[in-house]
Amino acid sequence: MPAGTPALLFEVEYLLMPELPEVETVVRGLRRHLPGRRIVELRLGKTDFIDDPVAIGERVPGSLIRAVRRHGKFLVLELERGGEARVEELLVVHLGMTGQLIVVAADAEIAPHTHAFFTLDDRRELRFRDPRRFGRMLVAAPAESEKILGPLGADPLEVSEAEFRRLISSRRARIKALLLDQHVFRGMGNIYTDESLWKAKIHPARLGANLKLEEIARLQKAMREILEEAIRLGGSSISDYVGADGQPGEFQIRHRAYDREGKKCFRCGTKIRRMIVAGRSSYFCPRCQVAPRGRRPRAVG
DNA sequence: CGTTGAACCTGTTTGC
DNA sequence: TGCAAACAGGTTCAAC
Repeated sequence: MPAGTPALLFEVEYLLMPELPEVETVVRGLRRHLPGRRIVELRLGKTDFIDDPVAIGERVPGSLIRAVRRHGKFLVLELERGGEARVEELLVVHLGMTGQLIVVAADAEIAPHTHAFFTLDDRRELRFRDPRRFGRMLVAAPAESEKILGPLGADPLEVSEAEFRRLISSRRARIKALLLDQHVFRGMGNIYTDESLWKAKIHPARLGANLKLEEIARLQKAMREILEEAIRLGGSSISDYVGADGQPGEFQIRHRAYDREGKKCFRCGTKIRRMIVAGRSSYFCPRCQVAPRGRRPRAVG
């Protein structure tokens, strides 16, 4: 914000790396500002992250925002337009790796890589910013949105013990790959997967079907506790960003494994190692999280 | 089924 | 200092 600009009463910004707790944090923030507002205008910059830019341009302006919710890592804005012939639409947004949704005064300075501007009826704007443009945006009728939201797996915060066990013990893929697979559980990402596996003392390369019942139970509990704690702390943010309303997330100060290569395990003091599992950097304690037989951890870096 | 690597795109950090 | 390589919280696809 340029010097001299008066503080904006309702400004809210989020710069969070989007896994489930971060998306939940964004959703909760947007919920304080968007429901009841009407989108009066939509302007687009680059559109290669939008499924059908023309459809968005035609169907979103004039809509009333009824609700904001989360489905895995997707944000869903429930829209309604038309008077007599009421039409329900969903604006579905995925933040990808670097996406942000911010609500600012309509005349606020425009940050680089801001690609969508939803002008609201209260002189503010919902803006979508995404430097890497790995995000995704589309408008769809509720039934139509099932194509995208339907195949998603179980919510890790709500799944039953029996279902959780079945989803894991029926698979011979590595547990890390299973947790990252959005068709198995929706919302887990690289950070919280590593944190959960560390907490449950399970090596990321173990196969789902080889986990003992006790380990599976430990994992479910660890995932729930990690995710809930992260939500409580507003997610993990890795930047010095400070918002005008809403604090930056603080969970990263509690990371126990993620990005701690070479640092001491908080439980046993052994140095945290990094290896590639399921194509992703994976941090674990080689002592607490015993590698499966026949697979020596391959050091990286 | 499951794994790997590449691709999408830009910015930041690391290493020589 | 400077430049290039490595790396990044995600997802999808082809090839094996």
